[in-house]
Amino acid sequence: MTTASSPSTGQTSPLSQLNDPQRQAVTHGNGPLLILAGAGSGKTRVITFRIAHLLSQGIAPWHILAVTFTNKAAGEMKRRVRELVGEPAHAVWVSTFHSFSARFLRLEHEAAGLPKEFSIYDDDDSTRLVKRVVKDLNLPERTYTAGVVKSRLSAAKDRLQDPRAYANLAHDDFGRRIAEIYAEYQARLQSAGAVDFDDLILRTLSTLETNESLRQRWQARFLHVLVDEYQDTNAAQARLVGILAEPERNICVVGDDDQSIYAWRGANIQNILGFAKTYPDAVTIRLEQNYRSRPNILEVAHAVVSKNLNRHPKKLWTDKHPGEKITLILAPDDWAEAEMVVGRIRLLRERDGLNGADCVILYRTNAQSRAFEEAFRRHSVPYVLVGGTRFYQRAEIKDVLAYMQLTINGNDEIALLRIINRPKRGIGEASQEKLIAACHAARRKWVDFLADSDAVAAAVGPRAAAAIAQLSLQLNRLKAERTGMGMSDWCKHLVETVNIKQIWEEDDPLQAESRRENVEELVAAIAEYETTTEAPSLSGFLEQVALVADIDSYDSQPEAVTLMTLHSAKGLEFPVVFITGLEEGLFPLSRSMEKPETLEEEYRLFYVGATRAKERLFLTYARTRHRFGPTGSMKSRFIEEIPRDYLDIENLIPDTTLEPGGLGYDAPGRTWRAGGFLNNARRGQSVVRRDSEPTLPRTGVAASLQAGTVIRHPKFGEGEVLAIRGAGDGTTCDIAFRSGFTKTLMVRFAPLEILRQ
DNA sequence: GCATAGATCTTTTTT
DNA sequence: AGATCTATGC
Repeated sequence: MTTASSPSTGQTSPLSQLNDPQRQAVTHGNGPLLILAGAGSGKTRVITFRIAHLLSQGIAPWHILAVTFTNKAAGEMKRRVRELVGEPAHAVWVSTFHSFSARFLRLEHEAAGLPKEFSIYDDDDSTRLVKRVVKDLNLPERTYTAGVVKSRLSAAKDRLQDPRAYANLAHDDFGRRIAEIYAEYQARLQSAGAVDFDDLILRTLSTLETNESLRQRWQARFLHVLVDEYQDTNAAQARLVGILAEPERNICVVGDDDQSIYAWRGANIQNILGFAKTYPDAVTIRLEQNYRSRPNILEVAHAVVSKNLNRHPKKLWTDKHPGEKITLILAPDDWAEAEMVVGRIRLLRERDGLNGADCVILYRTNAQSRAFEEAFRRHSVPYVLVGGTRFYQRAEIKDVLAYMQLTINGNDEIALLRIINRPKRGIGEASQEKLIAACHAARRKWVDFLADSDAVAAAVGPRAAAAIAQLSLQLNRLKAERTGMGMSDWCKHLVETVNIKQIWEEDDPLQAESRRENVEELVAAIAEYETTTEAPSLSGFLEQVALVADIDSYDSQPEAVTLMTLHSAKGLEFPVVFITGLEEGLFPLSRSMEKPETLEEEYRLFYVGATRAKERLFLTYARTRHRFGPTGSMKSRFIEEIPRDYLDIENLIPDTTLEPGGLGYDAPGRTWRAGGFLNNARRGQSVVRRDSEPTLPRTGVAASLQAGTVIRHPKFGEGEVLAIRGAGDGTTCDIAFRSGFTKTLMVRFAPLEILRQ
C-alpha cells in the first residue's frame, strides 16, 4: 500500500522499516489498542506487521483473528502476512465480518438454530421476501414499499432490536405494522432456513451471547483480535469483535474517522470516536505521516474534509515534493467531460509514459459510468468497470443458483418461488398464491408440503398439482445425481435438464445469447472453485457467491483504465485519479444535502477519493448532465472549498468567464438555448451521437421554455406556458391549453414542442 | 393463465 | 428515458 520498499526477508529487521508510531503500534503488548491511521499512513502495513510480530512472540497463528470488510482486503492482508512469515500465515483467521459469521454459523448451526445447509439471502432475495410478507399480511404495498420497510428493518437490526423489542417501542400505527412485518419476515426466514446479511452477524452475536460454554470456547480460540476499517463497523459488528476478544481484551482496531463513508449502512462513527471510553485502558496511536500522496493532493483533500465539524482535528504530513497542481476541468456537459478525461489519459500515456492501469475514474453514482464507457470505446482505450450490476445478481445466474440452492435447502421459499414457474410449467400466479396460503396455514415446511400430493391437490387445480409433482421429482433427481458427478458437470447437466434456456427465450429472445454466455461463465466459475478450493462443496460455493462484492474480484488489468464509484475505491491507490461529476446535487448528492450528518459524509467521501491519488489529481465538472433528461447544475461546493492556488483550471465552457464569486456558469438549466448549443460544431456532434434522433432533443426544448412560450403537447394540444417553477430536476411548468384547462407538468418529462417563443 | 398496455418509479453508496 | 410493476382484457 505504501510506496516504501517492500519488506525484504532477512537482512534488516522488519521493524526497522517502520516509523516510530508504526513501530509502537506493531510492538504494543497486551490490552486494547486504537490506531488512528490517516489515509496512506501505512495502515495495512501496520496490521500485517503486527500479526507477524505476534507470531514471532510465540502466539499460535490460530489464536489470531483479523477482520476486514471486503474479501479483497482480507485476501490482500493474508497475502502480505504470508510474505512476512510464510506458511504459518495460513492458519491465521483472516476474513470479512460476513464470511467469518457464515463460517461460525455453519460450525455452530445447531446452537444457532439453523439447518446445516442454510441459505444466505442477498439484497435482492430479502427484498423479494419483504414484498411477499407485505402481500401476505394484506398490507397496502404502496404504503409499505420494499424500500421503506427494508430501511426500517435494517435500522432495527443495526440497533440490535428484535421484532419484539421493535414492537414495544413502536408508538404509532405505522410502527406497529412495521413490527408485524418484521416479525413475519424473521419467521419466514427461519422456516426457509435462511439468513440475510444483517442476520449473519446478528445470529452469530446472539448465539455467542446466549450460550456461555460455546462463548468461552470461541473466546479461548482467539487471543488477539484485529479489526480493520473500524470506523465502518455498526453496533453488532463492534460488539461481536468485542466479545471475541474477551476476556484478554487484546483487541486492536484500526481506522480513520475521516474515512467513515458507510453511516448510511448503519456504520456508527461513535465506535471509533468512543473506543477510548469503552476501553478506558486503551492505548491510542496516531499515524499521521502519509507515504502515498503528493502534498498538493493532501492539501486539497484536507481543505475539504477540514470543513466538517464532527471530526478529530488532524492533518497528514509528508516529506515528498509538492507535485503538480490539481487540474480542474470545466466541461459543458457530461459527454464533453468524458471526452476530456479520455483525452487527458491518452496524453498522460503518450507524453508521460503512464500506463492506462495507473488511472482511475471515480464517480458518485454508478449511472455515471456510461458516458465514460462510451468514450473509452469510441477511442479504443481499454477499461475495466467495477461494480454496477454484479454478475451473480443477473437474473439468469440467479435462476440457476436458485435451482442449485433448492437441491440443498428445499425449504428456501424465495428460491422456490423464483423458479416455480420458470420455465413455464402452468403454475401461474393464482396457483402460487394458493400454495403459499395453504403451506403457511398448515405451518409446514416447503419440502414437506410439496411432497404431500394430497395437500397440494387440495390447494390447487389438477394441472398445477401435476406440474408441482413433476418439479419435486426433478429436484429430487438432481439432488441424487449430485453425488455422482463433479460440481461443474452437474451444473451443466442441471441447466440442460431443467431446460433453463427456455426461460431466456420466453423472457427476451434477443438477450438469450448473452445469457447463455453468462451461464457458461458460471459453470467455469464453479469449475475454478472446484479445483482451487480445499474442500469444495455446493453450499461453500453458494456461500462464496452470496458474499462476494464486485470489488473483491477486481484486479487491475494491464493497460486498462479503472472505472468505479468513490465508495469502491476505499483502500485502493492509483498514481492518477479523476474525481468526476463535481456538481451540486450529484456530488454532494442532493439527498445527502438534507441533513448535516449525511452532508459531512459526502465531504469524507471526497476526502477518500482525493487521497487515493499518489501523483496527480483531476477534478471534473459538467455544466449540464443527462440524468433523467439534461439538467444544468452548479459546480460542487467542494470546488469552492479548495484554495485557488492549488488549482489549475481548464475551462472548456464557451462564453463563460472565471470570476471572483465563482467559476462563471449560468443558472441551472435556464439560460442556454438548445439552438445555440447545436450551432457549435463540436457540440452538434455530441448531440447526434447521443440521441440518434434527428430533431432537437426534447431536453433542449424544455430548457428554453419560459412564460409566454407557445407549445404543443401530443395529447393536450396547443397551449401557452404561464410560469416555470422550481429548478433542476423538479422544475415544473403551468400550461394553459387552448382546450380550456390548465395543467402543471414536469418540464423534464413533458413531450413539448415549441411553436413560438 | 397469459399477453399487452398503461402506470410508476428510478439513482447513492454495498457486505 | 428506460426498466419494472400493475391492471386489464382475452
